[in-house]
Amino acid sequence: MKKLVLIDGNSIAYRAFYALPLLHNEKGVYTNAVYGFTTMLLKVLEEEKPTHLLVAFDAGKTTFRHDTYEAYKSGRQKTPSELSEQFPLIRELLDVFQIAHTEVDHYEADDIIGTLSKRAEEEGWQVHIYSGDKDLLQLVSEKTKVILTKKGITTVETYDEQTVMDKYGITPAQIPDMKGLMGDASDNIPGVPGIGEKTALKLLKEYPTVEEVLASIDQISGKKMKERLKEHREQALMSKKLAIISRETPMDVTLDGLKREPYDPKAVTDLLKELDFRSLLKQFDEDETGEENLEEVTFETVKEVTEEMLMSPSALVVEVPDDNYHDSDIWGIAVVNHRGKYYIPTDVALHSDVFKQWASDETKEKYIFDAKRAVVALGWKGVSLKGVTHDMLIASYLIDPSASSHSAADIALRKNKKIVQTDEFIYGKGAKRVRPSEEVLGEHLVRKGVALFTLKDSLEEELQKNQQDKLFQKLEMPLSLILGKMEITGIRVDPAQLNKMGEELQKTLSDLEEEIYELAGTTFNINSPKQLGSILFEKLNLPVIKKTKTGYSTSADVLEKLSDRHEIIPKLLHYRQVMKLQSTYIEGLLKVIHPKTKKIHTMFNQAITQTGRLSSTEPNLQNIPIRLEEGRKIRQAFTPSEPDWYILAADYSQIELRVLAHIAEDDKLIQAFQDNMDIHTKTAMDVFGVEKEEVTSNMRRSAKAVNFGIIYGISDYGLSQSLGITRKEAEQFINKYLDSYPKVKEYMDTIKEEARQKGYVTTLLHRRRYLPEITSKNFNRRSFAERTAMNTPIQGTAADIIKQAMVDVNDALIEKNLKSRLLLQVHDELIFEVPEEELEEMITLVPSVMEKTIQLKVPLQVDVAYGKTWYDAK
DNA sequence: CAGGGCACGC
DNA sequence: GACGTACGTGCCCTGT
Repeated sequence: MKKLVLIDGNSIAYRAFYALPLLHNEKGVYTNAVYGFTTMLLKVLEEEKPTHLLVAFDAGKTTFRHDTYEAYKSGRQKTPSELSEQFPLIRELLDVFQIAHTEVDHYEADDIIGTLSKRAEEEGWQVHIYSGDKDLLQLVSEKTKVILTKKGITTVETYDEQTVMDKYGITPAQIPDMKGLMGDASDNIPGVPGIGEKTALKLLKEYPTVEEVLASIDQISGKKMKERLKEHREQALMSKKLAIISRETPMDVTLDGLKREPYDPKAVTDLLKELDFRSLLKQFDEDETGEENLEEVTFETVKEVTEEMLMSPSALVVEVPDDNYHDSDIWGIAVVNHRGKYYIPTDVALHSDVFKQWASDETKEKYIFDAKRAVVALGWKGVSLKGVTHDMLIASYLIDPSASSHSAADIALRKNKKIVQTDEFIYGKGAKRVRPSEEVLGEHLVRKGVALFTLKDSLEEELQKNQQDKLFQKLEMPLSLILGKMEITGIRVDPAQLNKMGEELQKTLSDLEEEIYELAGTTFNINSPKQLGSILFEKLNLPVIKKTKTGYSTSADVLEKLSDRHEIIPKLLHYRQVMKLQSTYIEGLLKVIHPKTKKIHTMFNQAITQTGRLSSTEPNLQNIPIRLEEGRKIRQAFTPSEPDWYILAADYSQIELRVLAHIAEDDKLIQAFQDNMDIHTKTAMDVFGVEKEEVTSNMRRSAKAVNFGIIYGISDYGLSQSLGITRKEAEQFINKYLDSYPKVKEYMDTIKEEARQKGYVTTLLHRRRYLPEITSKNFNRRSFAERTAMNTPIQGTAADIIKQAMVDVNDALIEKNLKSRLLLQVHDELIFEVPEEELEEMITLVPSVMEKTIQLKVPLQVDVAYGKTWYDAK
């Protein structure tokens, strides 16, 4: 059977435009509507497999409906230029896909669709119509279904006759009658004032058409209603007429002309490339062309490594397939250089003195993707890797931290080189991930090597262009080796201590559980927000403060507002907190103690955050509890790995606000830090205009919240939440702050302007973050981008500073031949383990290095503490 | 197995 | 009026 799919082009493009962020390609052409349209189109092609297909567009401004009603669609916001400029691209896209599209003067897309669906039905075809406009529902019939976009563009709802009946209680043919009565604000169709959807549907159930409703006015109950209908009878009839979709639109199109035709995949990929639709390109490539269009590569599988193979420079691929690279398998190794392309099976490499000698030779230059992964994996096997001069992962991250992927395959694709497939394509994903045959593996690794070797110069050029070469070479590259060393060193955790705490927490947990069931009058899963919500808000009838997408919110801030309303609430809050300690910190940490070393080896991700901070995984050692005493005790389990050593913690005091003082060049702030004042008290003095002695604890608390907001990108709403005040009050508060520190205000304005001009903001060491949404028409998106513009230079510069400090401290430890080891970095603090005899020296050395690492207009201040456990280093 | 809700850190 | 405090990761639950 023939199947015709009709797409309402304007409606879908419009939906896509508002559903997606304002994307643009490299040339700055906006593409979000095209992107959304394309994803939908590909989905339709794949899922519907239509034999015939057409995309209908609206034509021009006036339609035959304007002859009936001049004000039709008036008052509508003009289509934004960001959207209208995308329509030619959509047409171009349809052309390369060989998909028919049309528009007809004086008619709307609806009318084209109505006409063609009627003709197709008459031929006995099946018809599917895609739109975001409910008007189209009038076309639903036995043969025709209408698919409406629900939220965004990806979720849709299919309507047949039954669904329309279920939803509205009327037949599709009655939709125009409904519109006749209720009108349609978006098209400026008046309908009958005072009649909305509910009333319209009620009337139509009794009298099936507008005409019959009007003929029966006398029998309709309600004096007001009668009057309204009488008064607006002509308007109702006209409104209905406007809502009826034409089924006889004059046009040249024939059904046969809508037949799907094969298209040229090359033309499609070229256009997708031009639009920068990488994810679609990838999907399309895999679907349509497989791997055959990769450039050829020939390589040698090495049985014995020789010195000639290992030139300098070489690209080196060390394939560590597990997410967690500690003590992990290595599937294979590839070396690519000017002399040749080599796949070296792991055993061959690791048993070869020639290879190991070369790997550890600092003077032999290597280009690697994710050097830390290779260094750590090899390190566990006793193989040293030195001389890495280019890490492509880090380079890509510095060039654009927001890139959706920094994998070799994607970087290559971005540079328009089809050299290598993604790991996912070769290995599969999730549970289906397997080691491929030796031939496939060898070729894949060699391809990665080729990508590295050919793309390295281009990436370094970009870094240079962005003035990021120093950041790359002198900071991030050395840092990755330091991080690798920290990860291998690991931190000792005492399982006995954790187990003991775990038992106590378990007792607390079962007591709380019992009390909660008692108070709830029933047992239920406390960990399920859904079940908890129904207990609190339905069974116990507590007031609903906030809702989530899926139901009632039971988050801590909601529960805190309810804490006086029911005894169960404080128990729940405590339960949640203890549960967190037990599952994430006790059980979680016990699980990741390495069986051989008895230590915990985290992995620092150096290429993920948008601000330049590090992150830590498996486990995350950057979020070990500290605020509440019950959780803070977890830190007692973190101990030095050698007897008689100490844990030493050194943290920057108020580094972000110092950075702000520096960047904004605010004299008052700079002076405050030079005088070593309590900065929150100082802020309170300036904002409230009082003397130091007059600052109340409440004033200081408010000032602290404002400072916090400044650091994290302030919004009046956010501040109002954290202080429990109204948005208006919060806004006044912020304004008072900015009045007190005019240079800070100036900075905030300048940096936003800079972001608008350049499209990105930078940190002290030229780290970069792109903010395309800074010019968005959407208030929320734009505001978010503005806050990010203000915040990223502050947080990012703080990240620059501590990273530089790590490099400097590492140098100092080596230079002074100290045994002390750097273990962790937690954003503004460094954690060491230190032998007793080095304590005294470290207590002076570490702060002094950290404070001198980068000179700002304000002094940096570092506080040190030490103890027998991490808990005691306070 | 992905996405949502929640909670921990700075 | 806009419903969003920044940046992360991990655990549990739920629905496909």
